[in-house]
Amino acid sequence: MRRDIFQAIADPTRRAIIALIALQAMTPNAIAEHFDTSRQAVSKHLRVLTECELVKQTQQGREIYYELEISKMKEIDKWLNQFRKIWEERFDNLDKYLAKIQKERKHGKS
Amino acid sequence: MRRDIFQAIADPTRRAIIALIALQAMTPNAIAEHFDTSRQAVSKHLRVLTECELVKQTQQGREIYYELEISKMKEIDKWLNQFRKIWEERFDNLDKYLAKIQKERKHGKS
DNA sequence: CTATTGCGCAACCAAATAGTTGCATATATA
DNA sequence: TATATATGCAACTATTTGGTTGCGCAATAG
Repeated sequence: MRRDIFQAIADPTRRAIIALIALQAMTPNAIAEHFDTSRQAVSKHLRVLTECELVKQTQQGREIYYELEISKMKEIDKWLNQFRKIWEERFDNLDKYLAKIQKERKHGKS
Repeated sequence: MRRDIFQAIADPTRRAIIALIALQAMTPNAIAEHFDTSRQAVSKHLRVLTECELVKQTQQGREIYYELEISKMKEIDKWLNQFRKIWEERFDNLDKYLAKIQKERKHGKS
């Protein structure tokens, strides 16, 4: 079974759950109430999220609170970094290009 | 058929393709040579990437070059932003906490 | 102690997905 | 013009996935 963070955030319901519990830990029932899915469906999503360590549980009596392991989200950020370099470069090139045009215009080359 | 950028980057082969063509546009055959999959499999991945506008094609004779639409990657970055706020806050709280301990130590409360 | 509640888990099912095979089409080459 | 090459596309298959149903277990309430 493939189980990584990218596969975890592929599902829109799972992204919604992540956004929801980012603010505060919640029980499966409480989470399920925010969507039109069953508690079991949410439970399965939570299992996926737990398996890739995006979420951690805290038992409190018979309730289980699920909390976002927010530092894990940085892995996505880390992966994005390689592209961030490239898109910043593009902006630099655009800047240089604009500067060049500007310069040429000043010299009456337009 | 669900087709968004999060689903597109869920597949590891697709992520590898993205990283590969981020540097320079490539043809399906050239891409396939970098992996141990068939050209057709790569072609299907490219279709998925094209459908969610992560990739654009340029025909050149009988070759088709696939190029990463890098600005599209910012959508992931944008989604991450909501969590970035939270994790920065956590760091702030940690800083405050450390400052507090430091202060207490100065006052001989340790 | 019994009933209820919150939950996980396994079995099952329909839909989606990644990959393969076998074409068709367009461009290039001999 | 005949052949080779680069590619897309449709059909088929095995696997995965998201969801449902039903069960069992532990904690709480009556």
